[in-house]
Amino acid sequence: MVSIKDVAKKAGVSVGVVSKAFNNYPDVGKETRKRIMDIAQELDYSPNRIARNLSSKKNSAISLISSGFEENDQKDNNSFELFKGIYFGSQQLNLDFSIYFTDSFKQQEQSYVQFCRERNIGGAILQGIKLDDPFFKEMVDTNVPCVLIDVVMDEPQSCVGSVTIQNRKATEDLTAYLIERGHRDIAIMAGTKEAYVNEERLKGVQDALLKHGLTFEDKMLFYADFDDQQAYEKAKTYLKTHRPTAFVCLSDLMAYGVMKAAQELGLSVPEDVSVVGFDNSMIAGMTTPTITTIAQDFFEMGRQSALLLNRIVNGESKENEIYLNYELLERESVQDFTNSDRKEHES
Amino acid sequence: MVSIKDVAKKAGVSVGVVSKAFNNYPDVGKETRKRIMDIAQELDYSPNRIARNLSSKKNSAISLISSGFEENDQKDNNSFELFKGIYFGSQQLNLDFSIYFTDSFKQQEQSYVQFCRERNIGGAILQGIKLDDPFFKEMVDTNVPCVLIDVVMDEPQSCVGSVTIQNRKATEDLTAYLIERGHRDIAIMAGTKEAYVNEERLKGVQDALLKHGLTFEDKMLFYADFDDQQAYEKAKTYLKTHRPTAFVCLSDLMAYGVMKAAQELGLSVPEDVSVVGFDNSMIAGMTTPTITTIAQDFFEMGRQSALLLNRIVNGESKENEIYLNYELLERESVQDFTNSDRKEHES
DNA sequence: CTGTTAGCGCGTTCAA
DNA sequence: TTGAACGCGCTAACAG
Repeated sequence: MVSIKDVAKKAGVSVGVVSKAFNNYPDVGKETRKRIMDIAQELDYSPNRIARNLSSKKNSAISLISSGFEENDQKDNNSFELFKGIYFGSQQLNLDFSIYFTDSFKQQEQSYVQFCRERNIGGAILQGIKLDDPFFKEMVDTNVPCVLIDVVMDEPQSCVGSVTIQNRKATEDLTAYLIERGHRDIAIMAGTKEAYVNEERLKGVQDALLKHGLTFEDKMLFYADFDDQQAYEKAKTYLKTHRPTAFVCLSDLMAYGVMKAAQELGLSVPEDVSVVGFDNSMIAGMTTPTITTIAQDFFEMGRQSALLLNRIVNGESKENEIYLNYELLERESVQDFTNSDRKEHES
Repeated sequence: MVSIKDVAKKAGVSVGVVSKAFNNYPDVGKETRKRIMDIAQELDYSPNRIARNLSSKKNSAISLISSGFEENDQKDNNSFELFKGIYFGSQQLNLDFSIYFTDSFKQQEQSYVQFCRERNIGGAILQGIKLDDPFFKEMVDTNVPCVLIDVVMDEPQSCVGSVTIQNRKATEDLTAYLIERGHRDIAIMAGTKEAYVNEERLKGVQDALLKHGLTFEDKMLFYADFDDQQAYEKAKTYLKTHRPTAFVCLSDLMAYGVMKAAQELGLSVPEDVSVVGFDNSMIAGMTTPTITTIAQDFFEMGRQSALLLNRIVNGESKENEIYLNYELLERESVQDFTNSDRKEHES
């Protein structure tokens, strides 16, 4: 392995100068620098980042700590998009990026700070963690810079940032969209009770309902753990005895489950029952009918997280909460009662 | 940051002993070892892997080098499964795992060996690369251990392994499945010409056709780049003037595209045209009808890759080519002409 | 069994 | 502008 010594020797200078040349120090002779660089190229040398980190004490590495990804994401590529976004963000910043998946089924999980310490990781992006996770608390206590995906802390911490969309506003828009099209009898397929996004999205639905003078009834609220199968089962049971005009589903996967239940019962979507989803997962555009949903850009979310984390690490962050744009994507799964032939005219 | 010195000092021993204690050297007093471990725990110390790697010169890290993932995988989570498999495999071996995504659109890509050298990476798993990739050649020339996903080299190299399924056999089975059910007029939706898996799968289709006395006609072969949209367009054009009884698609995504085309033309699947796919992507079970396909376990593929790579790195690999099992998954997208009511009876 | 020493490859003083 | 020396946190010889 060719090291800094080799190029120093060949260039007839000391290693210190080579190091400086590579780190853009100003006090290196122009002529010398060029010679060093040429020789480095010739020898196919590039500085070892491992050693560099160790020596400089600057940890130019960030990490994604992802919890509970196992359960749902097999059917979803949102996490992967997020992941890629983080990767590209860190590439952009020339940071090294490592990951740490942690799961409920793993018996002896390692503390997040320990994970970071062992690898000289300067900060982490946390996905899928719960706010009461003791390891997360340790991160905050130890002042390890964090960026949370889709979670916002009650009391802001200087070392903790958040990247998310306005989930509450998004479901309010989504529900209002249904109400404006004449829907009054709206059932809700929620995800996991404890999840932050679930709470937010649920509030949004409630907001819309109340604003339009409708009531939020517990009887019409179901929890399906963001899982299509569970959504399918709950919807099927419910639809056997009730006939809401629409389902607001807090994820596309669950929307798929609901549509399947409806269709198996001989109901057609959206004529007999409308369905809306959330996320714009890949499947949302592939089902029959395609699902009207809230589109969010997970890749961008990941990228922004990396950038924000880097700012926090460097103490140059002014605003620790980033809200990304979302978009209501109109597709085929909603019936418009107010003007059923408008669609025809418009297209 | 608490380092090895701190625990050495507190334990009243030298750093050497602490190091040995942590690396399970036999020549450490039982009593001393316990004291050291206790103090380490108390101080919340764990060895820094960065420094450890640097010092030991053992690079306990592997990497996934993934090329061209950008194009199709947005719609597919196979890559993510693979990725998770590799992660779990490396976890199992207590290796550090890093990734390197590279893309056609990235102008100045970094050489793979350089990437590895900078990070003390002992070997890499390569996905989506082409055999004539100069960077890959460099890896082989430099003797960097590699494991190829879904590609098998013509001439085996001691430092190169492969993990894949018998793609050729799989499509042969798949095509035979159609033929046995009375299909004779079979169109083929292939992926990308240059891709290794594409070639293999194509050969398999041909094998089945020839074995059953059918001919392989170029007129019925289409290339859609593993993309659903392209498959949709090609199928639509073709179906306007021809009526094959079945489409063999070399990926589920393309199968989806073909089904969509057929359905938009008023044909029903499988009554008017049967469709089979490949991969058992998540969508294969969610379309209407669900897609009969070849299921392969990408997670396991990733995990096996990590294990194999580790063996190659340590020079303990006997067999460098691993063929995983696949399974023909019967679902709803195929019409059985020979015995149309058998299904009823069986279920 | 334990302590000492010399690096690993590099960044960063401080002199020169 | 350059070189020598030290240290990052750790492992691995080699003494003792």
